[in-house]
Amino acid sequence: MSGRSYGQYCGLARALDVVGERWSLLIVRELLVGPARYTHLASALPGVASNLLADRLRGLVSAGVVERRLDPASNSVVYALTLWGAQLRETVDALVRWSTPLMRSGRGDDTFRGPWLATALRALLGDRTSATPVAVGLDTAGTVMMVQLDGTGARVVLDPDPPPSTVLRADPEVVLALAARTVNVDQAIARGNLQGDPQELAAVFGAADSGNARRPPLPT
Amino acid sequence: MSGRSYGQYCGLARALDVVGERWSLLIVRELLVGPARYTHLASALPGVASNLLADRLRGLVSAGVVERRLDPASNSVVYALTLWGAQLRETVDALVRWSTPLMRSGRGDDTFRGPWLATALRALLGDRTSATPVAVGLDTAGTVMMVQLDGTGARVVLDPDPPPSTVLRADPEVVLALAARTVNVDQAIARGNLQGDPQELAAVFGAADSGNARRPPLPT
DNA sequence: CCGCATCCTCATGGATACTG
DNA sequence: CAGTATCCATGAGGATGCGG
Repeated sequence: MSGRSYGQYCGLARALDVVGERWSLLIVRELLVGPARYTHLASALPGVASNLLADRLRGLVSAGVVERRLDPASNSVVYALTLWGAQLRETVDALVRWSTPLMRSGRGDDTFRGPWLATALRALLGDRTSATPVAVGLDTAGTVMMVQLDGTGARVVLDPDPPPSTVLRADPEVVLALAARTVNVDQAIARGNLQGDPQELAAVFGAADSGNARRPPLPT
Repeated sequence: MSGRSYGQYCGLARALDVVGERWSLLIVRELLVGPARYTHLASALPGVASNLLADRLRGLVSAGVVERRLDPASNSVVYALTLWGAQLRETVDALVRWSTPLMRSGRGDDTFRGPWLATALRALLGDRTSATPVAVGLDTAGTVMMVQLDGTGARVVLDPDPPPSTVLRADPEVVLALAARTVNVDQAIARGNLQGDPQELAAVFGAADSGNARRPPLPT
């Protein structure tokens, strides 16, 4: 809203008038994990300027995407998605699924945070997230990060000593590639890119042959 | 890519690095209808500056979203979506569905073009577009605009004298509202907002059982 | 005509500093 | 903690030009 409108009576254009500006959808992504404070958003979105974050939040609030709440207990400001704003999960998931070819090149110098991977896994695995929690252990920068997937969502917990039998260790790239079905699970195990109980691997990523006809094919 | 990167190893951020800049997704929307020339895009996107359109097209081409073809017959440049770019339909559709609350306020001073409505109808109706072509007549500015929906897509034709039995006449807002299931079809007929064969109305907006569940193939 | 490139103005974004 | 204020760099928008 603070930016220029496209001035088109078209759903896409009007949607982009609201969430099309820089940082807006990334703010939504953070709030899709749960309500968050201003400072948490600022640190979760490296590189965002404080005035821009304030601007975008104001715009999203006035558009009805985000709610600004006052937590009386802690006497602090908390931002949360409205019901309508939470429906942007469809859009975010679609973009995440579309982005898989861009993720195969690896991290490079980009920053990485656990919740982003949780968001990606949720978008990519979809209904294959089993009802019983499954933990995916990611060894990033020496810290084992566990992504717990269950029917309601995914969250990241740090566990210095997780039970080995319930943890699969892999680089984020490998997990994303697996989720996108670009790498065969058996091949990944054979190459040592993925370690864990084969049965659990199958539980998370599914049998090599089943259940992914819904997913679009990958481009070149 | 011409803009600044978010520098995050996150699917959403990388996707927005490619298609998150201003006008990019609107260009994709136009190309989702079919391949188009530079001048057609310029006129279909009112308000875009020529250098910006060229910039965005260059970026989309180098990112692998759009192909720049040379039509030897007409000796002209034609832009078309790649296979990967065409998969942005999921994202566009998600945003269009999300935008329905923004469309209820009506056109206002915004410009309106028929293909935008076709895109919206396709996103909103989804599998309910029947296999046999159905025409929706839109009375805009005195001209009856027919949106033909079939299994492969939707296109707009101008017909000064369409056969009344196959045409439903309604304002764009009403059609969108109907598609979003915010208005009862019977109520709309009773109020005179929608005219046409009740059986055809039911075929377009009604039962969800008769359509083809197959997702349309990708555009050329 | 078509497919852009250049020029210029001004709104927007980014980084830092600062405040109630 | 939750933002403003400020300054500068960058990108958007509009007009025009130009070669094919």
